[in-house]
Formats: sequence, structure tokens, C-alpha cells
Amino acid sequence: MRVFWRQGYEGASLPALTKAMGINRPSMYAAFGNKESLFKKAVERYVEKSGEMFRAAMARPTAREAIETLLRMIVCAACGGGGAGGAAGVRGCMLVQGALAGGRGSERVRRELAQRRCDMEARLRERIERGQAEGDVRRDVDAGALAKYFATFQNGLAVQAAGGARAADLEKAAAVAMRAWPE
Amino acid sequence: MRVFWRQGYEGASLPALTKAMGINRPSMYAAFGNKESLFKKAVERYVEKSGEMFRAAMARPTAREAIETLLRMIVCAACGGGGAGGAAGVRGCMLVQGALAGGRGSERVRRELAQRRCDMEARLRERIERGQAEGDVRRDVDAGALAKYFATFQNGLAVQAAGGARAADLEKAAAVAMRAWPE
DNA sequence: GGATTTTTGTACCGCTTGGTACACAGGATA
DNA sequence: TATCCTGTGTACCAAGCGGTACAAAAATCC
Repeated sequence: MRVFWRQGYEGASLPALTKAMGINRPSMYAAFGNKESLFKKAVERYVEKSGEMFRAAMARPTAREAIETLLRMIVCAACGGGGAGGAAGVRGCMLVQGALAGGRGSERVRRELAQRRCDMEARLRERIERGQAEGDVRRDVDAGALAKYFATFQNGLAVQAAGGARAADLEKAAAVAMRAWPE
Repeated sequence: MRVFWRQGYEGASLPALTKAMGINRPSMYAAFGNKESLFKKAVERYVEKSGEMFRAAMARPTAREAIETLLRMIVCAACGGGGAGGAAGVRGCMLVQGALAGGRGSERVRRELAQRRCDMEARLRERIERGQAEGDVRRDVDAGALAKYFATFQNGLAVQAAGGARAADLEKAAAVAMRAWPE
């Protein structure tokens, strides 16, 4: 997972992957069948792990607090602060840099990642709508637009982190981003 | 440029590049010397072209209007609306998807792109500081943080566009983003 | 028009890629 | 102890990669 995360789908070579896994190629093929299948498994694991973080943030009492803490967590994670998950040292978000562009061989993978990012946005939107139902978010705001806004900003955080941005600067930017919250 | 833009540095193969250029490999090597040099030239051209758009936006009377129109232009360009530049059909931003992650061979290229993104952010900041000097931006705002915020959001727009987001949705998100503007 | 220089096209180089065939070793079963 | 079965290691495959040598052709120059 870390190798795919750091190098992307096409950039991660089989030797690099098998070396990191501590097995050799035939074993990997016997266990996963394919490089693409292995990548999907890695993405699954990544989503699962970051899903815990996501749920923890979403559990905050109000939608605004939920998203605010999520942003903070993302900044921390994307800048290499892996925490207990053991994923320390890898910058950025696997769903973003796993396969943004590439040759003909990675089309399915790109679509898969785009779908995963879309899922995250949908869950963001659900949390906002729940906030509206519970009364802590104004009813007249466009939940879809607000969710897309924060999803977009999160993707931007991933790019910034991949480019080596400092966590402190990104936290300031995230604080600015929260100013767009509807009153 | 379009091939690198669409497929990324490592994903663009020499046959694809030379075919798009209408020349064959030795001619390309005679003219540019290298795949990496060719990529740098393509990035240069890309920055030059998008620099016109950038300058046009920055010329608006106030910093807020400048950034607002820039966001609108970016949404349009990133969703394939190439306009007169002839770069239509390619989604996303070359500085983002050109090389976000990759193998050992693309490290220099990644750093170059990160530097270019950083330059854009710096110019954003300069425009904000100019707005402060001219009185249309509050003096107590952190220009650096505000610039990083918008740069981050722009990077996010590129990711969204690469993933196939619709221009109308991104425009709504951009409108939300402008709500973070300091009063 | 003939000589020269530049451009083009073809074929090749070594290397790495993702993927596999197959012989070998270790542990459980009988 | 003999047998099976699972898993590993080595060696290999075809295909693609970036990069280049070299001959044919085209354009230039005198």
C-alpha cells in the first residue's frame, strides 16, 4: 500500500512491490493474481484505514465541527504524520496521486480512484444534510455544492502535501477554508 | 504538450509523443535531446499559455475580482474548454497531473512541477498584497495564508476536473470558495 | 549541375516492464 | 518411511521502454 501510495500505480514496479511485501513475484501472483488486483486490494485497505479517521471526524456533534476536524486530520495525515496506522512518511493522498494521469493501461484504475473520491464527497454531503436535519446547518444551503467545495479543497491539500508543503501552512489554509462555511 | 498533459510525464510514451508532433524519434532527439528536456519545453509552453490567462485575470481592478475571475477561468480551462489556445479537450492542469507521483526516474520532473505550482502561489500572493497596498484588501489579513488557500483550492479543481467533474458543479464550488474572502 | 550538409526513415541497442513455467524444499498426512 | 501438497526461488518469456547508429533522401550552396 505504501509503495503504491508513494509511487502511484504505474510508477510502482513489481520488484519494488514484492520487495516491500517480503515475498517474490510468483507468490504475489498466486496470492493476488494481478498487479491491478493487488492495487485494488491496497486501495481497499487504504480506504478502510482512512475510513476510521473519516468516521471519527464525522462523529463530531455538528457538521461544521466534523468537517473542521476532518480537514485538520487530513493535513496531518497528508504531511506524513501517519500516527498509529503505521503509514507514516508517505505524503499526499493515495486516492489522488495513485493514478491521476497515465497511459492506456491504467484507465480502469483511474476510474476506480475517481469513483472512490466521489464516494468520499457523497459521504461529506450526507453529513452536511444530516446537519441540516439536526438543525446545526442552515436549511437553505446547497449541500451538494458545499460538499463539492470541501472535497475539492481536500484534493488540493493532497496535491500541496505531495509537493512538500508544510503542515503549518496547510493548517492556516484550512482555517481560511472554514471561513466559507455558511454562517 | 497535450500528450504530456493528458498522460503525464511517465505515462506519455515516445511513440505517442512523436506521432502527435508529426516527426519521428531521431528528429525529436536532434531537436530536444531528451524526453525530460522535451517535457520541460512543454511545461514552459504550458506556463506561458496559461500565464496569459493568469495575467488577464490579475488585471482586474481589485484582488477579489482578480481571483474570482481566475477561478472561473480555471474551471473552464480544466474542464476542457480550451478556447482560442487550441488546447481544448484536455482536462485538468498539467502542473498537477504531469507528475504527482512516480518512480525514481521522474524525481527532477516532480520537483520542477512543484516549483512551478509554488510560483503560481507566489504570484497570487503578490496580487493580494498589491490589493492591500491599494486598499481593496484588508491590511490585517495574512496574504500568505490566503494565497495558499486559493492555490490549494485550484489544485483541487484540477483533480476534480481530471476525475471528470462537471464544470457547472465546479463553478458552484468556486462560488463557495469565494465566501472565504475576508469581508 | 554536382558536391555538401542537413533532415528523415529504418533498424537496432540494452534495459525494464508485467507475467509465467518449472524444478525444488518443507510440512502434514497416512 | 513413503506420499502428497502447498509454497518458494530461479529462470525465463514477449513486449514495451528510452535512446542511438547508420543509410537514404532532401534541401542548400557554389
